[in-house]
Amino acid sequence: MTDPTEISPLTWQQADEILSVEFRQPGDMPGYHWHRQVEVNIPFGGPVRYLINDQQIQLPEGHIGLFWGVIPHRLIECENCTQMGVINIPLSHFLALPVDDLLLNKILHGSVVISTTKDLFGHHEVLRWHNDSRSNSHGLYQLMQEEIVLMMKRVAVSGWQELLHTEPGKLHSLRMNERKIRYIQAMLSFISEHYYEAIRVNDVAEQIQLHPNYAMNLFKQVMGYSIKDHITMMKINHARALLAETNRSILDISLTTGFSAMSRFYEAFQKLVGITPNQYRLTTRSNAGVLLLPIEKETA
DNA sequence: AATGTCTCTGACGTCTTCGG
DNA sequence: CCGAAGACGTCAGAGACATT
Repeated sequence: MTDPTEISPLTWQQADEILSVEFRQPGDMPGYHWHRQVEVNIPFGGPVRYLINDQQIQLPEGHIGLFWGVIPHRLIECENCTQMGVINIPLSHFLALPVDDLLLNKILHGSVVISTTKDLFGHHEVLRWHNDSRSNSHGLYQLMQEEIVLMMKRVAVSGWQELLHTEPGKLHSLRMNERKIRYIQAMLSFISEHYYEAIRVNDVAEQIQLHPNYAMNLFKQVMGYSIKDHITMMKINHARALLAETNRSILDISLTTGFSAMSRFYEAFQKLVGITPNQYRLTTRSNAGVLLLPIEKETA
């Protein structure tokens, strides 16, 4: 079997363009991982605690928590939590959600958001979605999709708050047609599959047959940062996962994640994370010693 | 003590990106 | 489309630590 640290964690997840609903037990939570969907979590029986963006986040029982999965995250504590609903929403679905731009922008800029109201959706509903997502019925799958959209609308309308605050930068209007959403999704997919190669903005634009200037503007308009910034962010996120989960040398990690020069890696890492790679490794290890529970690593 | 390895920084010329 | 700004690649080397 391929060592999961040898490849991008983004490739671990199959069919990640499909909206999926999982129902996990406390002992069945993956280690430090990341993916390109927006993750929605609902703990039942007790709160759960996460490390997201190197900060501890507690999601209270029955509340709906959501964040963009490209940020490395892991569950560190599952106090009395009997089960947790995990809904993975592909970015193309997420961008098309009929909710206010502020909520979408917060998620796209790395915030962790929770519903202020408890028990908006119960265990039985998540279980039904889980069963629907596994059935072969197109009709049931459609219904599940529509109900999850309604869930997101309810979160947006009934109230939400940020658990992990990030600088939102300029807020961008995300109201756009389906074709633009497909372009953004295609660019994100291409980048997530090739970020560790020497790809340029032109390659991304060429892949979806758009003029580079148009692709760059569209991306910035929607995401709020440039294509180049996103490529770098993907590399650094991969590096963070490898630094936290493996003992591979920093030189090795910098090359694996697509940096051609150590100096560039250190520069980008410090700019995005604020500390050096080794400091980051030591910090995550010291956190792990105090906080981390022995959780099985995701092998799928 | 000498040597090797790893981490990290800086200088400098070239290239790419992005805003106007 | 163009020019300025920023990012990049390459190279050199310092400092800490481990090994011989």
